[in-house]
Amino acid sequence: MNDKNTEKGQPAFLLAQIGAHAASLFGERLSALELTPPDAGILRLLRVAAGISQQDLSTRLQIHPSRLVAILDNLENRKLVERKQNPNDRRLYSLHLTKNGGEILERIGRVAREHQDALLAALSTDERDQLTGWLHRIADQQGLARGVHPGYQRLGRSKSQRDD
Amino acid sequence: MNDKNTEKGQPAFLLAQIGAHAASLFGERLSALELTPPDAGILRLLRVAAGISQQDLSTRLQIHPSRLVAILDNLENRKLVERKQNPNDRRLYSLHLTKNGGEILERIGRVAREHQDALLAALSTDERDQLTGWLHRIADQQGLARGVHPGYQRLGRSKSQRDD
DNA sequence: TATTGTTATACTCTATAACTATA
DNA sequence: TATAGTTATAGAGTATAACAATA
Repeated sequence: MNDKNTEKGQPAFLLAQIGAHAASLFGERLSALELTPPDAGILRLLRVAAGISQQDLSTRLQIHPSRLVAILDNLENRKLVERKQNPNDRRLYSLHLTKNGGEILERIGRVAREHQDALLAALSTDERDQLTGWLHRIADQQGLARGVHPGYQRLGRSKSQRDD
Repeated sequence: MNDKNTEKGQPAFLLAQIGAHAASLFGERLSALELTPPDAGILRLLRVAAGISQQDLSTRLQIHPSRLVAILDNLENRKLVERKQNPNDRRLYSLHLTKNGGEILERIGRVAREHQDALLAALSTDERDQLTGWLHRIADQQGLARGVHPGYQRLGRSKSQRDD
């Protein structure tokens, strides 16, 4: 057996490698807006799903409810998100984007486009389009939900995977 | 402005999403061998760079030296890796794959191929080849080193990115 | 009795820095 | 004095589980 499988090929490894690289670069760009990737995911979801509860947000983005508290406290303190009372059920909050939240979302969009252009600088426009189509097919076949980044979870390793 | 940028397009986000998904799935498959992704990266590197020191390994895979100690302790206890004394400089270890290490590396290769087939099930062979070529071009243009997964680092977020 | 949001606590993981032995 | 490897410690980040309010 030769080294073909390690020296070339390897699209799965490349996808993981480039994906982690892309997430890291986007995180750096976001930090200029003092935002984290989960912050951006929440703001983006609230634009199209205004009024949802923290519980709902938690399940949609796969972020633990207790973690959401601190994240939303921060976004609310910065007047990007508002917690309104739900008149139908006073246990639930109704989460909304503020005006500032909408504005920063546009800045996030600009940052995302710049990030994307830099990341895909090696490809032509046509190639990017075709790549995008294939990535969508992979994502759909793998059952990945639109707009839900697994990195939002940040789960630790299980005990069986420890090094000691 | 319409929703085009969030509802379609988005290859950068898809790359990050699919990449994290791929890394997660591969990690699950590796756990059946009681290995972590960094373990696999180390074993793979030691096949082509036998005899290197821990310091060298540390810089090549971007794993912190103090973290390497526990990882290598584990691999050595399991007889997958051997620390030999370097006769030229007794401060350095000379790291080598054992026979068992070579065998498990072949099992890792099989696992990686199964993983790759499952991940890219949506694409034809020709499409996979073309995708691979583009990913290589992106990786090269972005300056990513072959076989070095950024996920090996597992850096925490900087203080400026905290949620509190 | 169940559920939402919150808080306190414990746990896991990592880097920092001190330490030893060699050079 | 500098470097390789090791260890101890402290820090950051997370989930778990108990909690109060409401249904």
